[in-house]
Amino acid sequence: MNERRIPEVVIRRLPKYLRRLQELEEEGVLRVSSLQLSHQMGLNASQIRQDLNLFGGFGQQGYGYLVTNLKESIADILGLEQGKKMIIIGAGNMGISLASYKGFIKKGFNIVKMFDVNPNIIGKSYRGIEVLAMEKLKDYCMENAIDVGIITTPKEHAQGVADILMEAKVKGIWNFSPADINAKDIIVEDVRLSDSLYVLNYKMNNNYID
Amino acid sequence: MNERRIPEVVIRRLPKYLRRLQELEEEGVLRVSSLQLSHQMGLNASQIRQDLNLFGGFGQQGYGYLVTNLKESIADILGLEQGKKMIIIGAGNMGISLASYKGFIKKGFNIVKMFDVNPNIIGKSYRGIEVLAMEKLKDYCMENAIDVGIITTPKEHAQGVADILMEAKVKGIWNFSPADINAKDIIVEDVRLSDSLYVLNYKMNNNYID
DNA sequence: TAGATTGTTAATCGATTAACAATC
DNA sequence: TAGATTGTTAATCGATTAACAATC
Repeated sequence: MNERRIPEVVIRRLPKYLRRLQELEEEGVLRVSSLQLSHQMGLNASQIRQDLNLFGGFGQQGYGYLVTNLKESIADILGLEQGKKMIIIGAGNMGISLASYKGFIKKGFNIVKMFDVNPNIIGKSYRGIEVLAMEKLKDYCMENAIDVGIITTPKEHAQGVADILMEAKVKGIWNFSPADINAKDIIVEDVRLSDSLYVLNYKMNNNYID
Repeated sequence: MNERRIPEVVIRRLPKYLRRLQELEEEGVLRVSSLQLSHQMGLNASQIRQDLNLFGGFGQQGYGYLVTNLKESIADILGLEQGKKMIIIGAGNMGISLASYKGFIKKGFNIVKMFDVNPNIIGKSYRGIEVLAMEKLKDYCMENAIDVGIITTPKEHAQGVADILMEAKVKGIWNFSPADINAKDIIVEDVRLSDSLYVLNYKMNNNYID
């Protein structure tokens, strides 16, 4: 689909650029050079220019980049503010915690329903988001063109939920369970909290300073 | 401290190896070869052997690796089950969600207190973990030799909290806030949920299948 | 114009993969 | 022993960094 595939490492740097540019904009800074950004972000200036030029020429020679302009370009590349519909499967603490986060809405990510197997919470609402029974998951996704399923169930149920989401033609899975999900024709993004903690622990034990 | 520094990418693969080995052990599998692991994990067999050999020779030529043995070696390398003391700063939904997760305790990570600025919740307990006033943070950390501070406060307070944690000689920060933390003499591991969602969104929009 | 900084090509560095001798 | 698979060196690949001509 793209002339040349963008390396994954570059994609993962885009949100970081976006964040820095947002902050610069809030500070009222109008323009910024790759060298300035490199100092602020701890990256190499060449790398920043290389990264940005994979998506097009956003800068001006001898001048730098316009902060707001570049910020909006990156938000565009990431496809923010397009209005994505998301559901949460597993209305436990993590699910409710994600449902409460206001930052997602601001960027066009709307959590529209939650699903759970526990009859005690089915029908309840958290932060204005209703919990439906798991049996309704597939039909609901198909009827409402859900874009993303957020899996916050226990490990044992993750694959089963993912299978339903795939059948219902959901486009992406944001997986908070420790399970490795077997998927086809769907993008899976894993959030492995334990892995992150283990890496922190390793670095602490081994005095691993960058 | 190490003869040769272990690349960060390798460290981040260790939890993945651990997880696969744990599953194999649960299935009653006694031995496994790098080739089998490579198929199961979607990695290259050479890479697996290279990774493991950075830490020592865990295998046997012509035979492979003993599952339990290798699993325990990797858990050792990661420093699990050593009994680390952690606190949560910010007793909001995310904080409580992390406090509820049983998986950490099993690996020796104990959450011993929470801290917050909200007078309505100071003194309360969630999952048996008491919430103390923010003013007590520094003294508590020093008196109780806290290893890890988990920051789940809003962005604006993250740096202030990190500064206190550093003064109190905490060894690691697990940062759930979107703020970039300025740190010295302390290991910071960031969990950037928004970044992860943005990457998922990009991949969905661009049909980015690995 | 002179100075600055991009866009882009070339060089370097590091990580991944291949190959194979060592050895169980 | 013969077969299998590791440990490890060498080759390849890709990402990062340096360099500089283009140009604002």
